[in-house]
Amino acid sequence: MRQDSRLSGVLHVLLHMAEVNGPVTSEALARAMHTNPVVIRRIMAGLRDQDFLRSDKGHGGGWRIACDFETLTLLDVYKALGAPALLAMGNRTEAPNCLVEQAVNAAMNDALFAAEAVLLTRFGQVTLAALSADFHARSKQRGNHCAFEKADASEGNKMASDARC
Amino acid sequence: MRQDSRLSGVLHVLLHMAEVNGPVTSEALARAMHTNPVVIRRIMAGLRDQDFLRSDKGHGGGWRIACDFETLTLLDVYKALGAPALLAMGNRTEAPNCLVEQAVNAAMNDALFAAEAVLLTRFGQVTLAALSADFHARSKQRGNHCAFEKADASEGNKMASDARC
DNA sequence: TTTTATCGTAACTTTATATGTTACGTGATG
DNA sequence: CATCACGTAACATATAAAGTTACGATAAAA
Repeated sequence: MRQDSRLSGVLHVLLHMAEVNGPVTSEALARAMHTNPVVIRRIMAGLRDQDFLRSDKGHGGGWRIACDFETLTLLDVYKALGAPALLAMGNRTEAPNCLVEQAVNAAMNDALFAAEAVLLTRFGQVTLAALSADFHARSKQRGNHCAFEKADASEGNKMASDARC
Repeated sequence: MRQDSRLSGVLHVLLHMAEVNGPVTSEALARAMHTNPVVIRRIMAGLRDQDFLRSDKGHGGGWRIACDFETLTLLDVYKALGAPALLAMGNRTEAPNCLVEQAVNAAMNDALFAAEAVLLTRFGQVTLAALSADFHARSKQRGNHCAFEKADASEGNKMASDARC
């Protein structure tokens, strides 16, 4: 199977949104991410359900951040996505009768759970604020970045919806 | 993607083979594993190329172990499989221009690489002998196990090919 | 030498899942 | 009431593992 890039994608969206005043539509986000509005809505739905985001219908609607970047971590975002599988490998059979397979599973699970734990721990240690700060540091160093962040949707600025990333 | 169970599968095969005198055919292994002989040959091919296993064609042919269980680790087996992807998550884009995405990737990669390293380290710490010993311990504790291990292929014993697991 | 057993491998099918797309319903704004 | 924007079902596409079929090559046995 292809690798799951939803966490990566939703983080990208969140950081962009943090740079914009006012709501951003799924369509504008989709253009920036080179994807489809429905994909955007799909990966954002869980975060809305957790009240990390807010979405409004109709004229002037779109997505807004409704969480505190200082406290929200990648782990929270990951969980809001529905905590999809982290590992690409697994056991052939979960509760096998065969003692050989039980021994194999035990050894594999030790390693797999340890790796999962590391991943989740790390996710829990990175706040969205830290990510955003890293972005700003990179931005300062390079001196420029894509148009998206400069847009101000609240003033009807069309850059937001036209921005590429 | 479904989860990749090749490592789990090939370990299962190896441990079973260790209990049998003489060669075991792909067909017998496939029956024990409830799968297809071609699948068996597929997951074993890499180990043969590394001289961890030997396969012989024709009458009396089949698979034999050609490695030292005391020194071979899960990591060696994993590598012989072609070192397939360990993680189910990844970055949307590998070398993005967007600074936001660069920041996201950096944070994700930190966590992802750390998890991979843990997994590979653990794999490197488990020998096939340790796995086999664990199986024997379980076997002793339970007092019985599936018919496969008791078979002796070298004496034309049909149990090996008929065994279920 | 012919038959049989067995692997090697290509090609195809099946299945699962993420991603992409279309269509249409709902609600909010002007 | 026209338009904008989300919500979501349904369908299409892409990718990769697993399963299957077919056939060629090789080695032992009859």
